[in-house]
Amino acid sequence: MKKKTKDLDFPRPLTTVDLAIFTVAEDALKVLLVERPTEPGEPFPGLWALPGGFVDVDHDMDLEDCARRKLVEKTGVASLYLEQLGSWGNATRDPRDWSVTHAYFSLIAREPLKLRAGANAADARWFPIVGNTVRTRLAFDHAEILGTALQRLRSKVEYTSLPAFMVPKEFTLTELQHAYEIVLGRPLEKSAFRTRVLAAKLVEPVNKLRQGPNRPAQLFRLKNSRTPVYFARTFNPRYDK
Amino acid sequence: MKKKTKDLDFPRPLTTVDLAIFTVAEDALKVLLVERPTEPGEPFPGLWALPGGFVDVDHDMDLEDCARRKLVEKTGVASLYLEQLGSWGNATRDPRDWSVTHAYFSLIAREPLKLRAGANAADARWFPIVGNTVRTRLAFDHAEILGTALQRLRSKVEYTSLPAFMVPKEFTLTELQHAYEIVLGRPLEKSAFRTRVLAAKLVEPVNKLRQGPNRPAQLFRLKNSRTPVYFARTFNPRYDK
DNA sequence: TAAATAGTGTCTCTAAGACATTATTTG
DNA sequence: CAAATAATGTCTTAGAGACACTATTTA
Repeated sequence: MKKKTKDLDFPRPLTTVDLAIFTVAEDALKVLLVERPTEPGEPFPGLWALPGGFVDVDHDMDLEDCARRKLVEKTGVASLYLEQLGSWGNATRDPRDWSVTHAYFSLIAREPLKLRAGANAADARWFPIVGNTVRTRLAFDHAEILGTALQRLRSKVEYTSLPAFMVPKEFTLTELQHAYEIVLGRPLEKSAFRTRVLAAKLVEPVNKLRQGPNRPAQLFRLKNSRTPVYFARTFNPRYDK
Repeated sequence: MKKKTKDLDFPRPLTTVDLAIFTVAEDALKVLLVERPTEPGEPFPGLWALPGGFVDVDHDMDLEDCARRKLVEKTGVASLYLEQLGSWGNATRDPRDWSVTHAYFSLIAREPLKLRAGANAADARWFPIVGNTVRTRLAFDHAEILGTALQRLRSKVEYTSLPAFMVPKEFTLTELQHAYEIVLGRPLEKSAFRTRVLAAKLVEPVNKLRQGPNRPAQLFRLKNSRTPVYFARTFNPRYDK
């Protein structure tokens, strides 16, 4: 701990980090939740919550560092996509004290993926998104945070390549389109979709085909797997006069 | 203060709120800065900084509340546009301790506007944006925060009505276009601009004209002065093959 | 050959880009 | 009248929407 001058001697809020980790699997958008511990003194025992925990001032270099650590702890994968969602802080969200959480937003491809509950959670599980939330009551203000995360995800998917982060490393254009449609909840037009994705140079073909009971499909991979692509237009802009 | 259970007894970061307040004036985009106090123990004495300060756990209901309070303290205006920009937290940004700031992003029209320095600042002043920053060294990591704010502003201006919040209550379409051009740093095509703004039902005419040494211009006001409009396309998408 | 999905082509439509033209005021 | 800016019109173009059509595999 560093030296403190006298005037810093006032109450400070609790500081935590929470993660909204999304994936697409079994034709649904899913979010990763963990079960709150039931030890005495723990708030919201037994309820499901976004994975997260306290910032460890002595070990975390910075907030994003802390978020990445928790992401790996929970999923075992280093997500390609992690962005800050926002912070929620007020006097009542945690019954223990004035608290602030820094919510992060992550997209992962659900490939091997062995879920680990980790220190502060009894169990971890994928919950399908229904409407703007999940079919279970969430701890803290996590329903609100999840709602904001979904809003952000859906609005960004309209003009970015975000779904490409929720798909296996090699994928067909139809599979990518399907990921878009699941997140957006509406069908997209095939030929326009392909033209756009190829024109954006978002993907490049690999020398492999996906076999099936029909014509095999060209497999692609992301050209730049780090940063998303921003399109100049949204999909299907409603021409509502 | 609420009761604390024993396991909450670990070091907590300092928690602050900072504001990037922008306006358009004298053909330039400007940001509001305050001068750091020079009392002993204060970090970065005499340097310019984004206005902000510690979260007051006993008086602030929540973070946004705290941001609004500081905004009014500094500018005397309740901005129509305030959004969260993000949070910056690490061990080194404040020499006093591990600290987290919650940065907010605000747009105001520079009408009457009497700047007030307020408690923790010797002086407050508008600085023109040059490139991605201002022509003075900033305290803390505020140069980075300002850079992120500018990035967010410029990218959002491509597909939203944000500049409408930096223009007086009544304005001509040319004035609005001018605000766009100042933020974006490039000229827009007049006829396309007008068609888009009118088609979006963003503005409505008031029964007044702006007089000048030429043909007078129709004055408009925002139709919904609370929420910005999102366009389905960006301005001038670069057709770079 | 039928079934199934991959992939392309055609025609229309919306809105932007470029730029010219008309409109309305003051001096 | 000239000067100046407001406001609109014309023609072209990029890319989406709708939907048909062709291609290539397995059973």
